[in-house]
Amino acid sequence: MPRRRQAVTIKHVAADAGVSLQTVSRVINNEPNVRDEMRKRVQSSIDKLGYIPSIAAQRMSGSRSYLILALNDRDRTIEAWRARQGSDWVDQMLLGGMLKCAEHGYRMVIELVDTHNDHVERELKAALAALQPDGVILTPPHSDNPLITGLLEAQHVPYARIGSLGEGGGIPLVMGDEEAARDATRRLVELGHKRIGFIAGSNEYRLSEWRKQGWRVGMAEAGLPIDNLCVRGDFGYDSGLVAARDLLGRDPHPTAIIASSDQMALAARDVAAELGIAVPDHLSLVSFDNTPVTTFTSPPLSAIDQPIAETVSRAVELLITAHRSKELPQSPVVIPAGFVERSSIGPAPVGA
Amino acid sequence: MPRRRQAVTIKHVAADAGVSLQTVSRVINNEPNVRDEMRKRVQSSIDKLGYIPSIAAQRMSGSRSYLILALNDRDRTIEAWRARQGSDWVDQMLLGGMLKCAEHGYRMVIELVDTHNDHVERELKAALAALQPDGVILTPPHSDNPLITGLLEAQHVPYARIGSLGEGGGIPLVMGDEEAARDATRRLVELGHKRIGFIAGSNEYRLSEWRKQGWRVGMAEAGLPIDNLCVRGDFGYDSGLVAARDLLGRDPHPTAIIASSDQMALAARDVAAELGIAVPDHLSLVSFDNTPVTTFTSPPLSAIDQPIAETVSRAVELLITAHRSKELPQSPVVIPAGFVERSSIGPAPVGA
DNA sequence: GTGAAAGCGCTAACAA
DNA sequence: TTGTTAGCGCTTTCAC
Repeated sequence: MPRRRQAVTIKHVAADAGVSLQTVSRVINNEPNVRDEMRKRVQSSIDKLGYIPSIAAQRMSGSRSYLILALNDRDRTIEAWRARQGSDWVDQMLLGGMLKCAEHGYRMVIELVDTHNDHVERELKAALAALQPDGVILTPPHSDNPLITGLLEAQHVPYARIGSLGEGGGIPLVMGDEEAARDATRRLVELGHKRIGFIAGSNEYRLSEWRKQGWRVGMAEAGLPIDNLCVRGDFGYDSGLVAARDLLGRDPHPTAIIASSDQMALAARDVAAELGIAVPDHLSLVSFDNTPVTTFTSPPLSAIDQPIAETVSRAVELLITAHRSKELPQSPVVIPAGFVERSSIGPAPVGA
Repeated sequence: MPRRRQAVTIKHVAADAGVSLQTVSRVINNEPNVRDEMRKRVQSSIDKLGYIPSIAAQRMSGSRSYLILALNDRDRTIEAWRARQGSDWVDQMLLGGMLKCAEHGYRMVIELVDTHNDHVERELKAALAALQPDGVILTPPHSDNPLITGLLEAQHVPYARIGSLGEGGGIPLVMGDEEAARDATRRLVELGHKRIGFIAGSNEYRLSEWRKQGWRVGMAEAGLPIDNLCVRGDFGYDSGLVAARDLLGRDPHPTAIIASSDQMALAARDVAAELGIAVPDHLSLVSFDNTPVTTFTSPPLSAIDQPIAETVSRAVELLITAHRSKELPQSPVVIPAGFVERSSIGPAPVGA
């Protein structure tokens, strides 16, 4: 392997433009104190030579690394990739994050980190030391892991917390889970439903509670009883089966169910089929996440759309601008969720 | 922003172990000429202090960057992310690539590059200059873009070419497209099918031809005529509609169709439904790619499984070891595709 | 087998 | 407004 060196360095540009390294550096970084004429001269040398600064060198000399680190839960992510059930969480993160990074000359690097493990700290420290990212994006359940936020805080690395209220630092961003659940409930009420069941997600995620709360509020607004219409799952298909068997095994069973994930909604659909309950004629079904699978099932699922791409995009933006202005949002940035109505919901069955 | 410095550097380790920087460097990089005892002493200092080398510094001083760059087609990738049709190509790349990278202390960075555009070269040069990756993974259709391979060749950056035969350099890896298409054809023949239609993919991808060739061979082996049973699409759903209308509009229509992508197979299913042709009773359907959607449609699609994760994993491995041994595979590395049989295929209708 | 010195490409701090 | 100097953390080269 021949020692690979930078083809065009700041020196070449400086020589070509007949200025000092510093002036070139100022131009690259859009810093003040450069005459316009000078700036143009340098820029034209840059363009002519096709000069691109080495981010390694930039990082070395103590400035930015132009790297944003996105932290995801290792087990869950790998499991999702292996299972191939069409969850496109990572894709949507990339869509929002990479493109926004690219706009600013940054890159996004994904890192998988264990949640439960003792070596979260070691792993994260290693990633920070190796990469020295300018910002870190935390996704649930990392967003509320004090080991992680504490470390980031201690190392003074700016970080965004998706799905967190942000107590104790960082930029909190939430996706309007409660409002979305409430609106979905309202919509079902509008369709005449009175017994609306809810399948909650894992307690490990705070958004599970928010979603449930939205349903609760929606029901209360309509003056409908909640009774024991809420059953807890863990977002996975199997837990959805158990929850749906519980809800649909009752007499009378709920005429509508909101599931906190698409997989649990699918499970509910399958249980309904098992029991001869037609969707949407006898049971309306709404799910959370709106992963691709919702459009391919029969019937297609009405789903609350998590605006992942937009949220990550905002997070990246805030992280990058955090370098200049220090004005960071203290109260959570709310990216509202959408609702995609498909044929899995309909009017409540008459007489129910 | 306080100037963020490395917490623990090679100096700290050297001081702690009472050796020179050089010796520590040798230990980190597993180089020879260090006594075992010395190595242990240094290693224990490293562990004690939790030292992790900065990849920026490593790159600066002319060694590796510990970065592998994965190049994907910009338009197609963004389009796929936006459409949310469950293609998990990127996820599978990450699954194979990231994990293998992690094993070796590398990271994978995804970069989107235009294919058709004039500035492929500028974009790629910029990415190489900024990141200085130790290796590049090319995916179709970049794998056979001479502008790209030429540039990589000129810059002496090791690169892998997925879905390419590798004329002109780089490490070629293919996913057994021809064999897979042939085997699928054989399976359909086995089920009694005689008129097996084929929907080809875009000519821009070489694997389109390989897939078609496999079908051709399979048909020839069985002594079946090909006639005009092959129609070309572009992998997308809409092109599948056109192709399927053509094939299924004939009298007699094919009793089986192999589509070169899941989306085109879905289109064929929809056209069949439109025409009242039952799947699999009157039409057997096989697709390529085996993206998640295949399991959620009704009926679930039999599909040839592209071993993307495994292929990218192999590519990363070859790229990383390319640094030590210079023995790179010249003839294409073949990762065989799988075949997942689901209920979209069945015996040929009697009398057909 | 080990260490000392030079330098990678860039920016911070300071000087002019 | 511009230039000079001194590193950043590491590996290379070469001396011992």
